[in-house]
Amino acid sequence: MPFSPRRRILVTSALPYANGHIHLGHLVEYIQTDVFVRFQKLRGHECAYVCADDTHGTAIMIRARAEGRSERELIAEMRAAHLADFAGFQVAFDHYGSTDNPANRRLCGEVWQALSSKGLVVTRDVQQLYDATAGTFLADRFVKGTCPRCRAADQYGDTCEQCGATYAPADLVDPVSTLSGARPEVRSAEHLFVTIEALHGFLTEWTRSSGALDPRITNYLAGHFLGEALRDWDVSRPAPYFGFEIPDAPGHYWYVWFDAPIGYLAATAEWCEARGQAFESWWGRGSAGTPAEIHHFIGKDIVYFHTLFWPAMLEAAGLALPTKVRVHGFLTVNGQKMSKSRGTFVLARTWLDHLDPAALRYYYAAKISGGIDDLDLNLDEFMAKVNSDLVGKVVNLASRTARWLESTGLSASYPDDGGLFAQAAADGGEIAAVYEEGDFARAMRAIMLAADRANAYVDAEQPWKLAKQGPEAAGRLRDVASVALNLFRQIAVYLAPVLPGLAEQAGDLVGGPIHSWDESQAPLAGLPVAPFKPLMKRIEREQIDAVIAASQAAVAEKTTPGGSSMDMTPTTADSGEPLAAEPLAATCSIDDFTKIDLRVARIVAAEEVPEAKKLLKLTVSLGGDATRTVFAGIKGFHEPAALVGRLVVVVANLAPRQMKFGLSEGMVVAASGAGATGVYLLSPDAGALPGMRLH
RNA sequence: GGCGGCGUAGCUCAGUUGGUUAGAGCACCGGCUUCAUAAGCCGGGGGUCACUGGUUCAAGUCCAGUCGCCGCUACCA
Repeated sequence: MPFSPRRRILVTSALPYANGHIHLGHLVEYIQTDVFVRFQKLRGHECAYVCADDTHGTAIMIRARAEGRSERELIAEMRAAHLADFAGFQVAFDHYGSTDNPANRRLCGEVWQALSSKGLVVTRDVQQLYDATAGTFLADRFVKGTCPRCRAADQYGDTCEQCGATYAPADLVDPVSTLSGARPEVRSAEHLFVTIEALHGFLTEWTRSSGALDPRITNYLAGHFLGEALRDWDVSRPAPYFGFEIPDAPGHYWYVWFDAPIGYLAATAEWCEARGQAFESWWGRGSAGTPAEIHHFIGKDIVYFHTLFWPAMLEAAGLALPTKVRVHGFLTVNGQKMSKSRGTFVLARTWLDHLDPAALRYYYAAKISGGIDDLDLNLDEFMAKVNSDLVGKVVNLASRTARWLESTGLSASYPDDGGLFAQAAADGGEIAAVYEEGDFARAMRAIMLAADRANAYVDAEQPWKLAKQGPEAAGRLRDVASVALNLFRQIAVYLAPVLPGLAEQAGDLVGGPIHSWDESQAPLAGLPVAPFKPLMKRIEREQIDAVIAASQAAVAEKTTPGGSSMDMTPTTADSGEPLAAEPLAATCSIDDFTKIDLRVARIVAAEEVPEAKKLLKLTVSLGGDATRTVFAGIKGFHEPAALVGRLVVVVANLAPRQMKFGLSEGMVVAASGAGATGVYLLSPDAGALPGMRLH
């Protein structure tokens, strides 16, 4: 047995934001991180998996305000939900903290101090619009107004989409806050910046030769950021802001992306404190003892935070740098982006209500190869693969042989198996190597190969015939079943990082709890065998359908105001999410309202605009000969053919607008937003006629 | 349109630094088996590796272009 030194490995997943529930997309990351951690522990290394809720920022503040409660109440509730979801999927953190904890405040201060003392913090005035009604500064995207150059209406605060002009939000003519509808005023606000350019040389070197990054990531960074001077990073926000106030800059708060990664440090610190360990032994540099490895698992959307800002902060603070930043892609379901309207936006909780979390863990493991490509959850394949691999091959191995050993136990010495156990034991090195690389897909393939060989062995030995031959074949029967059960347990060891539940059940069946990878290297003999209990159930089509249906229902519940009149059950309270996502506009007078002429119209023609991704070209009739051409952003949600003949509501006196594909002479009213991807057209009650005005 | 990614059997994917008749699982077809959660075993059909051109003794693998798809973004008035 080769000597393998005991490594010290700190592992993180990205901090989930306390503004929403965990869904199947999040789980791609947490499950793969958990598999990696369980693998390292099984190998006998000291490994800690730390994570935390990311709790600060404007979005949390606005949402809490809309729900009429404190931010801390909101994040406490979300934390409990997150923890329950993770536990359900057997994602086992060694410590789960919060960026709102004292440890994080302290460490933010320390990192800040280091940046300041190195002269990396500068103060600059930023001209920003302020919404006095909402009592907050407005980010560019929260301001709209008229372009100062071409007078186009309703442009965002940074650039004009009509003429391409760029300007400051304060330059807009008639600016409006999208939060309250109030007219914002220009205020000069002081912001604090980190002059990250001072670390440009370090970052170029680190991204290239530290070994922490995939070459593709290195190239991406070199091409997009490191090829020119790095811009100062704006790390403060003026009050009001839900976060930590900066100690030496009253009225200024650390921007959420400053304190979030420090949450990794804080969670480690809390974990260390609870175990009497030294924080410095993990994040310090050059301390005594085995140096720690630091592995960050992240999605491809937050690469530059983890590969530029974060190492820069660590470098400035004199802390250890990441050993590996492991980047993964996004989840698609049935080949497409998760969709609420298609029912493929599945919350962790919804899955747990209908399906075995272990099945998803296995499926993800079988598809994760350590690359940054997106991962597709094909539900048909999911069902076939889990049933075939886990139920048909692995579990079946125990299911078809354990019963013959209930009374006798395993053979007293391990019988001749033609070298099967030894072969699978030898494969253990390769399987471990690919686990280490994060190529779980390859590991699963190798393990299934062992399961195939084991089943072929059972088939060749035909123990069911031996069972019928009476006492003289009993010894042979016992041997064959002992081999099969040992091969099963060996596979359970290899799968233990992915399927901790199965490993536990395998231990219950024979041999006791599995603690070490080394248990795959030597067969068991002479031990009792417990009565066989079903280890895993087949996945039925109905369960999948139920998950989709429940996911669609969850969306309907959130986006249908007041529920429908056909709903006999007392409605559970509607979620405040849609409203929070788009707060009410400013009060308008009845005169203002009557300026808008809303009419019932009939769609008389609807056609695709092949080059447009979101637009359909509609011809609507207001009755008689009055028709209008309207481009509506509903492509993908409505089939053109199905729209023809249908009554809708249009804004009939809207100024015509020249769009890329033609002139649009009105607007079809539809509901959308709140993070939902659907677009819901409004229909009048039966009897309404085209041309009728809405009063 | 801009940026990024991808195009290998019906489906999901492997194919290591370019090197013998391109692989797996599922699905499908045929046979065997009946211990097992309609599970298992053996065999089979099926691919001009998107297309075109180039580099090379040799390309799925490198380069260029074309087409198609996906994601972010813009066109949601």
